[in-house]
Amino acid sequence: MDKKVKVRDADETKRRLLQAAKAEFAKNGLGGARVDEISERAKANKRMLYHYFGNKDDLFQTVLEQAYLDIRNAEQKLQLDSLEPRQALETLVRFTWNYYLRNPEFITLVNSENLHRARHLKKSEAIKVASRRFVNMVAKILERGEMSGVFRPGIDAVQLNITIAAIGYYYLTNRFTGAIVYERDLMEAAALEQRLQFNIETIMRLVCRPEHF
Amino acid sequence: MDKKVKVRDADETKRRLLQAAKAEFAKNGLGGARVDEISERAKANKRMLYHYFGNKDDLFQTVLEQAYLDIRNAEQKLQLDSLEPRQALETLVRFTWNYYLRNPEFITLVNSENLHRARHLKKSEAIKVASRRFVNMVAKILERGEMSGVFRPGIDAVQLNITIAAIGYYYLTNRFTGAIVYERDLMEAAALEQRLQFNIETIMRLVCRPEHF
Amino acid sequence: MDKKVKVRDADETKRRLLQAAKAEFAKNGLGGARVDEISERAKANKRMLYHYFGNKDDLFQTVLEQAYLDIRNAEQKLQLDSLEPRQALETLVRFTWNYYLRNPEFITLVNSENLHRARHLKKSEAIKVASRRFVNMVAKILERGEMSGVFRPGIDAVQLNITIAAIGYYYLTNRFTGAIVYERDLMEAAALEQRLQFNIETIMRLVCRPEHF
Amino acid sequence: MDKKVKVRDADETKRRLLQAAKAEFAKNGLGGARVDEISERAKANKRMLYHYFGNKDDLFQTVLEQAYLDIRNAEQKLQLDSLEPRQALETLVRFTWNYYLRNPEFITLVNSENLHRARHLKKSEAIKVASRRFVNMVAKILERGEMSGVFRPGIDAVQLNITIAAIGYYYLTNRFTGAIVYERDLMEAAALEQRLQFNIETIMRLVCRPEHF
DNA sequence: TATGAATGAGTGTTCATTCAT
DNA sequence: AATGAATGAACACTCATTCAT
Repeated sequence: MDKKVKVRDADETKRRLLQAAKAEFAKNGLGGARVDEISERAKANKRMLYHYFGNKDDLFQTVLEQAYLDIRNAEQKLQLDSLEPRQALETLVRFTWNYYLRNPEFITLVNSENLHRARHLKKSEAIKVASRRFVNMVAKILERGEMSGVFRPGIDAVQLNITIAAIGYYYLTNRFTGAIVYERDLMEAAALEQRLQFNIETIMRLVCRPEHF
Repeated sequence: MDKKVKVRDADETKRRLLQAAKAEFAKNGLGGARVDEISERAKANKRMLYHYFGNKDDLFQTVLEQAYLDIRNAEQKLQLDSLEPRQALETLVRFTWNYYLRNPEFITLVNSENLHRARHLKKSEAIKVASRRFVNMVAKILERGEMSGVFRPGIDAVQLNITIAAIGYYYLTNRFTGAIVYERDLMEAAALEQRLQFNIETIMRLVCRPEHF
Repeated sequence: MDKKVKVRDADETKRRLLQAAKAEFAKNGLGGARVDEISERAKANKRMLYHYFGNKDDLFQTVLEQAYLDIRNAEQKLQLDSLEPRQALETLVRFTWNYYLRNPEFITLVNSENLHRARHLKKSEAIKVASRRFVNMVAKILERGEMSGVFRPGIDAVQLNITIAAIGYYYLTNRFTGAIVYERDLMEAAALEQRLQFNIETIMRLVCRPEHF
Repeated sequence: MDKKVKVRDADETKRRLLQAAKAEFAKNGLGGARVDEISERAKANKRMLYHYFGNKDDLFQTVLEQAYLDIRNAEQKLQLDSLEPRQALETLVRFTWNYYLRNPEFITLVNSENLHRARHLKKSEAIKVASRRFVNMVAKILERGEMSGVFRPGIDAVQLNITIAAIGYYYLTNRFTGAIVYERDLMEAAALEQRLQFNIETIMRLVCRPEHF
């Protein structure tokens, strides 16, 4: 019994540390994040952080890896294969937008990782597997759409994926400078909805044959 | 002559410091940048940095402000008003892509500024003026294209601007994680050219009436 | 036992830091004191100083506060209430002189605090309480002496306190310039004894009715 | 003509530098004073400061020396020899108080010098001469008063001088901590007047025979 | 005489990490 | 498993002083 309790506590501590780390890394980047702040937020001893995760860098890697696996998992749950191509595409665009919107840490983590030239992600095999599955999923939609004549032929799945991500990601990651440059509150409800519609339109016009949008 | 040398020295030092700061901030972000590294790179005494720019934060603000003014200036030089709408739009897409490609510091600076919630940009009046002019420029192209019947009506200039930026910016800022996720070298010449073409296509299909692309 | 050692170590470090800080602040003032010197003298890591005391300013405040509480405590231990008024007054004059003489840091700390317009002392509630008790103590002696007819009536307790302090404090704080101006070694035993007698005489003649000194 | 103008300018610059230095040293002490601040306040080039005064330490010495000579000079102007002893003594007490009150820099300079163990004053021969004259002046008053029977015999001129200074100096130099300890505004007009009266009383009772105060 | 750019040693402070228990 | 004291290297920033003209 004692052992079980202890084990559960240990897992709890790990979980809290990861959650706190995610928040701190997202807020301040890898360099700006403070190990003290993380352990404090997690109500755990700083030593535990090192015990479970090695060091700050390894902790960041764990957080980042988990963040990528989370989104890839969520995408799989959309079951786009069971929708008709146009529907599947729009669903993906909506999902991507909403995921970024509701998980702003993901964006900051990815930005931080790119500032560090993806040196953490490189080490993760799991990410590569999940990524491949994701790209294939979109490729399959494109194939189906092309076959049925609703989509234009010859669209590159990778380019499409990048564009779907880009039009949501950029808007959100640059919302602070954007607010100044464009003199608008980019984050109010109406603006967000308008942007989603614009993004759907962008992708549909890009992918579908003219007679199908 | 004597006087000129003196004056030139001071200005030269300032210039070298700014250049070094830009490189260092771009490489490591605001938090990760090292003041020692900047002054060393500029072959200037650290004290001069504080003498001319106040402190690290103010230096970052100066660098960032200059970076924004530089791109806004370059855009104005395109003289899009003298081109026909389709041509003007494509020119803008190409320019934006190439500018990001050849000035990668700009992207990292903007990312860093957004991590800090645009607290430096907020203070700059010059940026606001230049931004307004930029948005108006694109709005005018849209207007002209709409009038002449090549562009669809009702396209929001801000949304279009954001999208043109997004599809280039995202690809380049996330080139390191992208290389892993998509298992491609995103930076080789062919890939870059392919991306540019894809972006032009994306924007043309978004903006032009079907019969005009 | 083990636990005790740990606890003792932390407290010991704090104690050593405070002691070293007191010496360094007394020797060089707040501005002139060196944090490195303090931690070195205390044989503690500099980081500990910040861990326990926040920063240099807060450390100074702690040292100063303790110094004030120490003298106020020592005064209370004199139990002047149990002595007859003349005896109590002389005891206080002697004590004040000897305390300044044996705790020269107190004087320098107070000087430093006044150079900084008492901005640290202002924050201390404990000092205010102790001060009030001290002033009341002297007021009570005056009252008793007045009632019994040995003291002149109408003497202000605050003015008296200030004078008792002044005639010792000034002599000692200005002992270096004083030695030059007066061409005497003000710190040799005979000189110190002479000054104490002079101070007792000054206060007695000020406070007592002529027939009682 | 040109030369004269230049000479006058040079003297002016020196004067302004000295004045600015006095203010800065008085405000922040020797260690806390900033050379930049001094030259800025004097609207002179920093290099001039070094040209005229050597370095910060030498500048402090000059300022301090001048401050001492100023007060010694002012004392001589009182012409106490032409007053009867009691009158002369009271005049001195009043003068000392008022001088400290109106020249608060003097006090801070002296405090600073004592923090540095009078290492600057030691070097000044002029101070020694002026000091001797000052002490003699008071000794003469004491002598005259003793001879005429109004003053008690055997009073040490040095001790008396120190006490006259002490009761004013201490009150003013410790006015910030004093305000907190005594819970009074020590600097309001009524308080200052009350203190002066108290000080006169203190000295008169100390020096005069009982039947003469 | 006057100037302002330049310097290097230092100053308080912060950080990720390890030690001792 | 968990804790909190301890560390040393690094960091942004400051200073009195000198150089070059």
